[in-house]
This record gives sequence, C-alpha cells and structure tokens, in this order.
Amino acid sequence: MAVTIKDIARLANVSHTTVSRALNGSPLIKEETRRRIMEIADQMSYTPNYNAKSLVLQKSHTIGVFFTSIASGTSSSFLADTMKGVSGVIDVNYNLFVRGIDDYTDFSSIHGKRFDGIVLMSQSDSDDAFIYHARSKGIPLVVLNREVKAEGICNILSDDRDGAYLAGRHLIDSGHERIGLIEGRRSFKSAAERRDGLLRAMIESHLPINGECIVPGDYTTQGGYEAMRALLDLDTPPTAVFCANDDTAIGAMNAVFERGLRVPDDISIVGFDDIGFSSYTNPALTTVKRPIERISRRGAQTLVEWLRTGIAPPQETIRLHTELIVRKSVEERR
Amino acid sequence: MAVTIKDIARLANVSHTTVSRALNGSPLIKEETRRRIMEIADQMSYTPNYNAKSLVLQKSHTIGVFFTSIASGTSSSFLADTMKGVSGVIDVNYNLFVRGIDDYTDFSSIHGKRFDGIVLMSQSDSDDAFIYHARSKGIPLVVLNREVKAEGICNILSDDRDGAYLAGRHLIDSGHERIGLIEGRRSFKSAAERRDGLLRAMIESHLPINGECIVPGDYTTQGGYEAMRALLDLDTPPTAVFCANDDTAIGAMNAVFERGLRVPDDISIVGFDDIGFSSYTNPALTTVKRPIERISRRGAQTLVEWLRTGIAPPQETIRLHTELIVRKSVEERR
DNA sequence: CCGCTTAATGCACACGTTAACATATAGATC
DNA sequence: GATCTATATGTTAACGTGTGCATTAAGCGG
Repeated sequence: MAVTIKDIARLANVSHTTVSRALNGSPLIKEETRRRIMEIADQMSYTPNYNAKSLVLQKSHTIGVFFTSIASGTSSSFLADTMKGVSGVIDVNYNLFVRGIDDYTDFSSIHGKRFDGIVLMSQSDSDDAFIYHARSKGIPLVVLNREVKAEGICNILSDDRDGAYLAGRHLIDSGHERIGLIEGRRSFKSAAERRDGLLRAMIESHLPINGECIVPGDYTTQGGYEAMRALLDLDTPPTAVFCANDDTAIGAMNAVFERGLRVPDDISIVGFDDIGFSSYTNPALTTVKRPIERISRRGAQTLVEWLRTGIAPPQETIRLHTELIVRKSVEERR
Repeated sequence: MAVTIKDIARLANVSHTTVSRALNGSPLIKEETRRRIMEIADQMSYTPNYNAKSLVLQKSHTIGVFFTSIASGTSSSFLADTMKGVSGVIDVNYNLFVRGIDDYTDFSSIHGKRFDGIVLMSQSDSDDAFIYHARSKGIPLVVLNREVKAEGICNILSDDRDGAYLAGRHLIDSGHERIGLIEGRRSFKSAAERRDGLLRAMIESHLPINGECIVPGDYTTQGGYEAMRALLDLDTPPTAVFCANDDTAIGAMNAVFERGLRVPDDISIVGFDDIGFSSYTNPALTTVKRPIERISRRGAQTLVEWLRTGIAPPQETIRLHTELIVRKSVEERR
C-alpha cells in the first residue's frame, strides 16, 4: 500500500540502495541521479517508514516529555506552558511522547531503543528513581525545574530561592514585619527553596520568625484556602502572607474575603508563578514570575542540540531569572 | 547490548520463534516450556523492541492526540484536562503522541504506519483538512468537542447549546430581561452553539434581542475584559452578561470592578466551562460545567476499543451533559 | 595496452520480530 | 508395525531501511 524505496527504485531503474543514499544526501550519488530520484519520490509522495529506520539505525525518533504526574499535583498552567515550550522547539518528524512518571509501575519500557532523549519536568525527588533509571540506560536526559546533582545530566530551572527572596524583600520594604508563609507541597523541592528565600530576606532584616505563622500547603487552591483560615485564626495573624504559588494565593484570598476582610488593606498577599489569571484576581495579585515556558524551550533546545551533535552539554545548573511583578495585593504601610 | 528474543532462545535451547510464541501467549507452546522461557525473559529483564514489532505487524503502537493548536487559543485548563483524561485511559505501552495541528505545514507524515489511531480535540473547522486527511489514510479517528458530520468518524462532545440554554434560563428566571452576550472565538463551533443556546432561551421567553448587547470575544481573559468595557459603555448596559467561557467571564468581572461597580449587585455574570478557578473568583462564578476530562476519557476509551476489536464504533454523535453550577455571580432581582 | 585510481552503483546482509510452512515426536487406529 | 493425527518446535522469509564490501566503468599515467 504505502510507497517504499523499492517502489521508487523500480521506477528509477536503480537499486533501492541508490535510492536510500540519494534521499539521505550521500556524496556517493551523481547529482543527476539524485535529482531524478528525488523527483520520483516527491511525485509518489514518499514518506519514510520510521519504524524501519529506527530499527536499523538504532534510534527511536522519539523524545519523551515526562511529568512527575499528569493526573494530580501538576497545575494546568504548568502543564500547558511546558507543552507549549517543548512542542515549539521539537520539529515535527520527531515523535513527541508525553506521560506522567506515576503512570508507570516499572520502568522496563523506558530504554534507549524507545527514546532518543528525555525532557523531564521534575517536581519531586520521588522522580530520582526515574532519573537514575534513565541515566543507567544511557538516555540523554535534561531535567527541568529541579536541581539534581547526579553526574552527566543537565539542569534548567528558575531561581526560586532568589524569587522568594525578592518577594520577601518587597513585603519588608513595604513595612510588614509579621509575615506568614503558606508552604508548597512537602515533597517538592521548589517548596523548600521558596521557603528558604523568604526566610533569608526575613533573617537579613532581623525579623523574628514565628513557627505559628508558617503553615503547610500543597500548591492547590483549596489548600491555600484552608491554610489561610488557619492563619486568620491566630491570636495575632500576620499582616502579610507569602504563598508558595499563585493557586495557593487565590485560595488564600478567598479565605480572607470570607472573613469579611480586605486584601490588601487588612492583609497583604504575594504569590509565586505569575499564572495567567493572577493579573485578573481582585485585587490583582503581586507575584513572582517564573518562566516555565522559557525553561521548557531552553531544555528542549539543549536536548535537540545534544542529539544533533552527539556531544553532551556541560553538566551545569542553569538558573533562569525570576522577576517580581508588583500589582495590587500588597499594602504600603509605611 | 539490549536483550532480544534470540538471546533468550539461546539460553532456553529453543528457537527464537518459540520464544516469540511463548511471550505472546500462543496456544501452540507447551505450558512448561512457556514457563521456562518466561522466567528467563524476566530474569534478563527483556523488553520487546517495538520498532521491530511495529515493522512486521504493520502497527505503530502510537496514538496521536492532536489539538487545533497548542501554541495559542487553547486554554491551559482545556489542554491539561484533555491530557489527564486521555493519559489515564491509554495504557503505557502505547506511545502517547501530542501535537498541535498548526505545527504541520503538510500532513504527509500523518499516516497509518505512524499512528494506530488519533484522538482529535477539535476546536475549529479549520481542522477539517486534517480530519479529511486522516480519514483518507484510513486512520481510526475520534473527534472530540466538535460535531463533524463526515462518514465513519465518531464524535464526542458536550451539549454546549443545552448548557448555554440552561444559563440563559437561569438569568431569565432570576428576573433579568436585558441580557448581554460576550461571544467566543469566531471560527470555533462551540462559540456559535453557546450563542444559539442563550438566544433560544431568550426567544422562548419573548425577550428582545438587542444587537448592541452582543459583542465579539475570543475566549481569552483579555478579550472578556475589553468586551465588557464595550458593554458598560452602552447607554443602557445589560443587567446580566453571559460569557462564552470562564476565562472571558473573569476578564469581564475585572472590567466591572474597574468601573467601581459590583458583581452581582450591579451586573450579573455567567460563565461557561467551570474551570478550576471559577469557584475561587470573588464572587464565585456561576457557570456551566463542561466535562472535558470525561469527554477525553470517553473518546480515548472508544478509540482503544476500536483498535482492540477492530470494529469501528457506530458513527454517532455522543453529547455529554453539561450542568449549571449556581454560585454567587448572578443577582436574584425578583 | 596494462595496471591503477576514482567515481558511481549494486549485492547481500543486518536490525528484531512475527507467521506461513515444514518437520519431528508421540500417541492412536487399524 | 505401518499409517494417520495431534502436538510441539524449527526453518525460513518477510517487514523497510542502511551499510560494508564487491563490482563496474571511466580516466590516466606509463
């Protein structure tokens, strides 16, 4: 049914070897012959069978994009931005394969025959088993969004600690002294980094750190809502709260409104990520912009280059800058 | 490097054919032999080479998930919900391939050798060329989210017209008579259906339809913001506005607040989709729930069944129910 | 005219798997 | 015990493509 190089060979009165070489730009073929073959191929609208190619070349023509989980814990904007970034870079005759790591019970099907390379958007150190496996199989791997010290893998992530520090500074500079924190999902590395950044800003300014003002969260809107309720129940609630991400911040704002309080007049809120909606909350959310799409694009580019040249990128950790976006959810109380 | 059935055959002292049969559960193999082979395979942690399998079986083991566009026009929650729905159903030894149709300049690489089946989350009739192509190549195709009358393809979508009708009824029952509409993206079929649903409710109740109260939108938050500003600039603005989706509604609410007006006291707003954030807007958004994840899951199941049994599903249009979610953004003004 | 180099092409096999056909073994039938 | 049948396994070719090696043709120096 489908046209193969043998079909072309028959029409061109050459061997299929010659056709193969002509189509792949081998210097062994006479220019005139090549043109003739190309023309026939074109006219028959030949497309190579990638399975056959892959089989003989020991390449898969597939790039895997993995998330820690697709089913839960990954926010929509995060997933979408990643897909946008990656799919813009990988050209269309690569297969773009997408999965959550938690879809797998064992990793036996993850091997070099199946994936030329992998982009891992990693959120949790539970991914380490996956990373270890991929490395042991020798699959080129770029890890995004989380620092992994293992040898031979390239990290690209946003400087969350720095971003959280900026957010903290902003609150402090605005005159806040009693600052609360709603944390991110416990096992996620980013959660720890953001906490550390905020705390560094507070320590640097000699502000006291009250354990009661630090409450757990899970990066969800519902989690932010509940955490903020807990903070508001304190005898003296904080005047400003740093939320580990925007989803959390939106939930937190709801809890504030529910008590009949106002943002930022009664309580200031800062988020993290700058998802699309954060400029449309009421009041608009002051937050830290994290360039997920840029990270993904950069990661995909790194991988593509790696595959093209065959030389691994330097084992370095690239941190893309975060940026404080000041909107309306923080009160100046000087 | 990688272990093949021939390696197993050598160790088991049988031919590779026997191994192949044993692993594939052929009844021709003695139970004892099978066990022995299985054990060896297991112990060597054998994984089949899917390229070789695909080559000989003329199957690709790949399911394509296509969007009209990944780069633009597809909201994050839409994309994410689709991925969640599909990836939950397709088992992990299928390749899950994801792309936007607009990534392609020509469809020559879309053929049966490359895709066992395709799930198309279609938003625009610009996808018709793609659909036609896939059909002509004989690729099993399930089209989600948009009705396509072409023969032999199965449609699964939400009943947007009915949902919009429900929203309209709700506004009318709440005492609104001057009702505005911010439309969806012009080329998207869903935009027209939602408009029709609303209009039907209004006509049914003998409400006048003012052209000036119907303004264009594009399913984006920014678009909703601008459209609502236009509505508010009217001499007599509507008392309630139906927005073609939640993103639009959120933008619209912002425009209302910006004028110092209140929702729902001064103006009522209804959205469509029930994205995650719509219960966290302030006030919480009354909207119509559209089960994207369920649609995707159902679509993927249909396709999987089709591939498993080899018999095409009846060419029908399945409409999953939408549901009115009443929250706080509509005023009772009776 | 012979041998030698260079350019262009073909032959045959390999990649890992499945399947049609062939073969071997054992038990059943007469 | 010869013949048949059923059961279990092996042989071989095929899927579509790329590549090492052989082959042919042509050009060239002596």
